[in-house]
Amino acid sequence: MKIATYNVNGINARLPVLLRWLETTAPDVVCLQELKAPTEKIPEQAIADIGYQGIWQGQKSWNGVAILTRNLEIQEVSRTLPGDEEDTQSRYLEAVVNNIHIGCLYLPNGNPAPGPKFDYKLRWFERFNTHAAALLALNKPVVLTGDFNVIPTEQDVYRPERWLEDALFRPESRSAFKILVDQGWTDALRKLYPNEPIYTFWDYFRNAYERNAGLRIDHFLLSPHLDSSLLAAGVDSDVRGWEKTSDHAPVWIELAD
DNA sequence: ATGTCAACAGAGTGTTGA
Repeated sequence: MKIATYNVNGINARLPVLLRWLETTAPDVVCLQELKAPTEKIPEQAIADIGYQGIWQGQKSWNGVAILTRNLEIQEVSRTLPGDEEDTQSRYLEAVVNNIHIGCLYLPNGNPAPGPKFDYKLRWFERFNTHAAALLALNKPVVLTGDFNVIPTEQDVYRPERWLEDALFRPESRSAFKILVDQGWTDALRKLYPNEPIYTFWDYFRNAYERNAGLRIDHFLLSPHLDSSLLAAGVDSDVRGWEKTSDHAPVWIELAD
């Protein structure tokens, strides 16, 4: 089974890119982030026309997440991240597909840091880590995927020294990610490619994609049950070079059935 | 400091967020 994640950066602005990518690569499950549209403005029909259906949690202007499947039943588990009743941002969806628990997340960016946005990021991260521990305790196959907005290590950024003050790379963000992984999760891309640069995001500024000045901020974390099922993983980086494309590229894993 | 996008309000371009 192939599972993909893609921060589309505006589902309506990127619709031709999204459809072309889905038709070309045909993942069984797709987690989307940054829809930037309320649920009623999500192009559900165009996506259904190429064989995908699923659950959406939209929001006007910002955020928004979705989990889509192709020929697979999807059972919704949650539309919010537990732990803060007052948090109304659409950043988390959870569903069960093929007996696998899938958490689709769009972790707050957090810039500028320090400041209230960075504080929100760190609070959200703590809530997420609490929830992730509860998912591990289920003792079931779990995949956590999406835009974590964290560069885990110096290996994951083209020039680490330029990102030291950024919310994506500050010690607090890296430390929260390490605490999460150390609960017992496997960083799927890094497991298969331990020693090479892997990027999932290239800024629109200064021809970052052409210079391969990228970051790795979109991740797949696997619960221990799935460790031995991981067959392959990759980044569809060519999509980042298409016209009217997102600043992120799709990331995918292939699991044994 | 800069740079590039998209959504929005509201009608031209500035603001916000990334």
